[in-house]
Amino acid sequence: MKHFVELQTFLCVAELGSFSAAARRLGLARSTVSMHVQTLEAALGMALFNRSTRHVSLTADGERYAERAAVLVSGLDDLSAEFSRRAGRVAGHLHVQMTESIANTLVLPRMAEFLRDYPDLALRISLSERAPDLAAEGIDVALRLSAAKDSAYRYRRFGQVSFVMAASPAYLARFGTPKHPNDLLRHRMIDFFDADAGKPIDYVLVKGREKITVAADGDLAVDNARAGLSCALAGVGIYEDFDFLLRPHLAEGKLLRVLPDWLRPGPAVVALYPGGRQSSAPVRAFLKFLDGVLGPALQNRGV
Amino acid sequence: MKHFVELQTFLCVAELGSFSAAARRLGLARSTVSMHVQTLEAALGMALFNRSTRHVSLTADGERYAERAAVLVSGLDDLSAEFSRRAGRVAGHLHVQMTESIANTLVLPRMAEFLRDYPDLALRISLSERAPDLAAEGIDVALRLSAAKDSAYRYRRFGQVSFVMAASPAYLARFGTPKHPNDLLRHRMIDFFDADAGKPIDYVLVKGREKITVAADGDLAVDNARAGLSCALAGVGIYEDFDFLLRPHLAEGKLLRVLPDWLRPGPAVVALYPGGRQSSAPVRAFLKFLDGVLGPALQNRGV
DNA sequence: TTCATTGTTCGGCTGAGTCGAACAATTCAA
DNA sequence: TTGAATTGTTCGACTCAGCCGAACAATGAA
Repeated sequence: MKHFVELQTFLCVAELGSFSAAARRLGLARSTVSMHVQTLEAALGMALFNRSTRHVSLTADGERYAERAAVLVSGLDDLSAEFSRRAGRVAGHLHVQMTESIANTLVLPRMAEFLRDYPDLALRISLSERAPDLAAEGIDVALRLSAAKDSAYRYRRFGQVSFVMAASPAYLARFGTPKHPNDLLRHRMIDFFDADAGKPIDYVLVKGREKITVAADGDLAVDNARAGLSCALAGVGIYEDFDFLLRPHLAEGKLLRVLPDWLRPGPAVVALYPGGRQSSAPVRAFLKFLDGVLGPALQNRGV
Repeated sequence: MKHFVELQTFLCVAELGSFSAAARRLGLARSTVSMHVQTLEAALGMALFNRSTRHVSLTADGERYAERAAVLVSGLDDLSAEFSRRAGRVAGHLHVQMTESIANTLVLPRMAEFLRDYPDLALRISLSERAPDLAAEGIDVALRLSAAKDSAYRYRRFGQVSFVMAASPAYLARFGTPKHPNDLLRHRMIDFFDADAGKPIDYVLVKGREKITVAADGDLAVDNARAGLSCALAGVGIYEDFDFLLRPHLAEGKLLRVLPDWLRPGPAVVALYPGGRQSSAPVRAFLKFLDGVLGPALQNRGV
């Protein structure tokens, strides 16, 4: 399909029944309009207009050609107009991915607000711990903790989580409340070990410029946050995890915070999204929503 | 619908899944392909591809856009291909116009050959004495006697008709056969008068360089060829008309030619057709057919 | 690691496509 | 009938939209 410009000119002439009028509407010189039509006629190998110097009328061929071409061209016009119009709207499909813990504690509880604001948006939420290949899986936004920086994606940092320690009131009543990190050595710690590393993770506690490392002895260790939490709630010992995970239980009084002045800085909450020049409106809207949700929930927002 | 070239490039990239491959197929530089896609994305205000530097995949938006645009673009391709293909073929519609006398005597008797040669052609034949406005009435070819030259149309001259004189055998047996134009004064002439002029037309007879004019007395005059012919066949008198009109009756012996050495040169048979740069294949075919039909039938072909 | 390939950016260049004037033909108004 | 205005066409000259090609960073294969 060469000669598309010529085709448009032809259709304009056909509609207006005049080369001059078409030239005016299209903002072209009459000579250009004349040339366009001639080029198209030469390409098709048939006359499209009967020109009698003063009056122009479509050939039988030209009439049929114009009729069918007009449908297709206006179809293209409509298509582009439709997509341009929709470009700014928050509608269509949005596929987001995040870890289960983030979803359950930070995002899903307030997701209703987002859905209410954008009723035309079909939302799909994938929960998975592993880092996704956004392009391959068709994911628009992935929310993760401290994602490895990947230049193929753009990312937005919402703030940093912290590790906090807590234990059940019953445990503390029985074994006492630690006043200083060193006291932890005398407590039953619910350690966490990474399935890959195999070795329990030591405790690092920070207070201002002070930084104390307490070795995890591994007497009791879990590789799953839910398991650790259950133990802590059951009064087995002192458990450290992300603040946002423990917060509900702290609020309900089922757990009490231990060493509240000390904390370990955790990873940042980061949203990854495709790195094109322009993000889609749904993506922009979702990132804005996350700002509103995660901003208050996370300490140490930044950069 | 600006950005049609860009759209084509986009569709090619979408189909091949690669900017480089599209560039090769389209014969463009990779940079051009990249630019085209970017331009289109900017125009639509949305990303069409997820580019991960090594792998390219369509956005959800891009997929829908490509799907719908591909239909329309290939529709245009097919349309143009169809018309180009048909351009050379003698098919479609052909609207010809001619006078009744030419039609009945010269053209229609052999029209079957033309229709047999071009079975895909829908032919429409208008019979009318008046000169048509080809463009206004959608007539492709008009066959006329000595048409006034009109620069808006192209015309082809097929040859010249002559006036000949004839009478029935019965008339000649009773009143004798003229040997010289001057003898006509003593005969019953079936004069012809033009409805406009009102006055019977004098007889002009030519034989080599000799030219004799015989006045029409108007004792018996008709303004209609059929009426004149009927009179002649009925033995009323001597009648002059176009050779091709009288020829069948001469051949059957119902009329005998009078003064066979003398004749009056008549008008040329001319085909008018729209003056565009290129005539349609049906028009060309019909003109060629007329050549074959009128060439032998007319004397004094020329110019 | 090296090597080939991908998509992108940028500067320079050129020819495709535009304009405008001149022209012939025609219509409209006077 | 005459003149003015308008139509579609031709042609020459110009210019800038669009292309290329080189350089670059990122990536995957060997």
